[in-house]
Amino acid sequence: MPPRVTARPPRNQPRQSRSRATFELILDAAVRIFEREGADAATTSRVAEVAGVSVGTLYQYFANRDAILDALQDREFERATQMMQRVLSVAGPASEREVARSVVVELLRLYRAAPALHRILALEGLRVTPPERVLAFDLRVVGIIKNFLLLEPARIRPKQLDTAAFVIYQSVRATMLAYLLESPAGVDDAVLVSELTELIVSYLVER
Amino acid sequence: MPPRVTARPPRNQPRQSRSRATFELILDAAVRIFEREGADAATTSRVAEVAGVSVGTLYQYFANRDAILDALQDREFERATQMMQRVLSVAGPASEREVARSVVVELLRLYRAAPALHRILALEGLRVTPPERVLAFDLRVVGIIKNFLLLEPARIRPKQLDTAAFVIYQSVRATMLAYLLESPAGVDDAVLVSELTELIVSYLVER
Amino acid sequence: MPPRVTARPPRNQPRQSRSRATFELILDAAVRIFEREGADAATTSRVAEVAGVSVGTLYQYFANRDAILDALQDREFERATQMMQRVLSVAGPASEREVARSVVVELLRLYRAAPALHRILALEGLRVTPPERVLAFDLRVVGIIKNFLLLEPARIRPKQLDTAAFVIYQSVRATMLAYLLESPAGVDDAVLVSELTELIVSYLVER
Amino acid sequence: MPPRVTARPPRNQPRQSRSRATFELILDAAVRIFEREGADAATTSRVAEVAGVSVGTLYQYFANRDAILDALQDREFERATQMMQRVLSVAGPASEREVARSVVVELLRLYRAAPALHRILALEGLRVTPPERVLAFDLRVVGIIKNFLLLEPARIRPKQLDTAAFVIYQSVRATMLAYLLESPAGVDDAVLVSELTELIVSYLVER
DNA sequence: AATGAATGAGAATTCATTCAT
DNA sequence: AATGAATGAATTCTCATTCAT
Repeated sequence: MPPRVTARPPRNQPRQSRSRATFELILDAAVRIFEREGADAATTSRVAEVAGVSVGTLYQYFANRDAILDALQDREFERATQMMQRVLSVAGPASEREVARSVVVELLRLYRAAPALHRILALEGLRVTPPERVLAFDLRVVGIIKNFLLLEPARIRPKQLDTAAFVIYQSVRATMLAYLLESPAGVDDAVLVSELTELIVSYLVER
Repeated sequence: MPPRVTARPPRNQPRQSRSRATFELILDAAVRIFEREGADAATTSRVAEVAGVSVGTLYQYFANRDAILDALQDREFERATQMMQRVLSVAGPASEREVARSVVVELLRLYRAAPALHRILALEGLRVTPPERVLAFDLRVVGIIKNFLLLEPARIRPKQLDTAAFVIYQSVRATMLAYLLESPAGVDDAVLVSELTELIVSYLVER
Repeated sequence: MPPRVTARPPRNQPRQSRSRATFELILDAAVRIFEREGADAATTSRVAEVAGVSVGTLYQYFANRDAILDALQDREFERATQMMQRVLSVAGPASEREVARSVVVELLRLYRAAPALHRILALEGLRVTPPERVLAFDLRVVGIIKNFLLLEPARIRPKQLDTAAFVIYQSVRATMLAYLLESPAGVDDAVLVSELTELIVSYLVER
Repeated sequence: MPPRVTARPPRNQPRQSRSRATFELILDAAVRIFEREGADAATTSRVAEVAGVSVGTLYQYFANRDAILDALQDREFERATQMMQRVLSVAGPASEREVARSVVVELLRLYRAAPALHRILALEGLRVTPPERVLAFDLRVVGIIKNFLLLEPARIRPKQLDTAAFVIYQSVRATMLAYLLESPAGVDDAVLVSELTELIVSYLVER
């Protein structure tokens, strides 16, 4: 059995494969409910039911309800970081605009897989995830952006890269989420991607 | 007695002064709780208690719990719109950058008064407020931004002003709220204001 | 102002015409709500509203909610008694069957005017009306039936007329109520009236 | 766990013995409260309390308050049907009067166990129980009466047996309940039984 | 380890009744 | 007398969590 996940760490993820599988099963069940039945439907019993385990078992893996959200936050952090690393490392000789566009496209893919989840994480994440972990994630994002931009430092506008990364991350995330959740008239994927790309490039890169 | 506010219309705001006062008292209580105790603490009983009225009275003014959030949404819509109108009308011969900066500054003032509330509104607003009212607000914001930018149409970059307004509104709002709620290291009001101003100008105005 | 009606007597009805009118207005409002909106809708506020007076005024006439039901019980008792007296006194040289039929017809008219009310009276009447008043009504009914039957005592079957009157009153009332509320298939007014007439005659009159 | 009883179907009764016991425990508690404290006292909390379980458990067995009444209706339907079947099947070479008397006696026994409950069922039953189930019961009663009377069809008076069954069932039921709940002077069990027997026989059987 | 019945605190909401105006 | 805003006890129902099996 993996160590029980408390909202505040005991940090390590479960390692044994059987446990790990159940752990992921529960997270996936929660996500499925968020997306299909709404946040209110995600009671612990319902999550257990959809995961195909008993409530008792659920509580073997998660100290309490919030711990599920916390683990989901973590998983999304992880996915986003890996995605960025992958995209940026592959970049090669591409222009900033092309790289930025790729990140936007991949992030949209990530969010579209579970927009309701991401709304809930935005809404509840801060309450549920210890600030130091949010910070840790932020730092990784900043680091990755830095890494990318510093390749040609001459062309980067902002003095405070940390702040800029913060601004651009919040902007892209919120716009994407609002787009997925509100379906504003006259915006489609193509428009969104190009506008967000423009937002990033025009803000980050020296004109 | 003002007409009870339902989540879906009965639209008109209360008019008599005593009633109006109680109405606002309840809204203010809700905001205070959001800020100090978190969204979950804002039970109808607690709101009534903090407002210094009985639950019964609260329900005389609001059809249900969500109607409170709905009324808050409305109030903030109103405040934001008035602020923008004020700032932009006063603008006179200022540069785009100066006007943008003023809007950012004023919006920061508005949000700082109740950041938790604004995060809830940003993420829950759609659930409680009828989409047509959210849309009406969006259109007003877009209209105001348009009005401003069209003064010198040659210099505006985006083709689709509606989309641009959507993107920039979401971006500024989310960044500001994240700043207020997460207090990221190395960012202060001055930095935030200038970065957001830069974000707006570099995105909206032809380079 | 008429003396306030308590669930337990202060017995006398209001006498002044204005008061009396308001009193009846409130009773009628209650009945209208029972019939059109169901028993649950008959809150004191709604009754006052439909009656066109304020709750405060309602409480000037009725000590509490139950007092309204009590007064309605009384009014129906009165109407039923008067109806029976009228029908039986007019009887003249009619056969028992004809008289019984008339009573059934008139009672059906009375119940049909407010079936929901009569259901509620059957359900709540005993709780709300002091037993001595229920008894008093019963005695009047028995008296009337006696009066009628004693004209030709030879033909009456039962030894205990009180018991018989009780049995027949309960039977007719319940059947009529069930008919009006359940609309059982295959029964219409004509069938009901003739079957109830048959029930009365075959039970009461010596074969 | 037995399937939760909804006012509208999930029809099947609980089967496992422990569950079944709890289920019955709750029903019995409700009955006890109806009889001793009145219908209004039968709040879900009070029922749970008297049953010696928590409210939560009560709601594990009953979808809502009305479902309790619905289940009681069902149980009484069952008991009444079984009783009639038993009595009528045993009948043998008895006269109609003797059979009718037996039914009355047994019904009185049934009702005396819980007269308040039976009044509530008589008057509220339709509200909580789906009409098709009420109908199903009615049909069984009619069938049983038919069965009995058709032994010697020549002697049955009514043309419409369904209507007659409806009339006689309502009459006997109401009279019996009024007797149990109002204890009218001068009536005792013996008198009641013989009068109701007379009512049945004189109404149903050709004179 | 897994199960799921039982728990009970706590939430939203209603409505009879009062009383200051 | 009449008004109707305010009160708050009481009700239904939910759901995170526990623990005996």
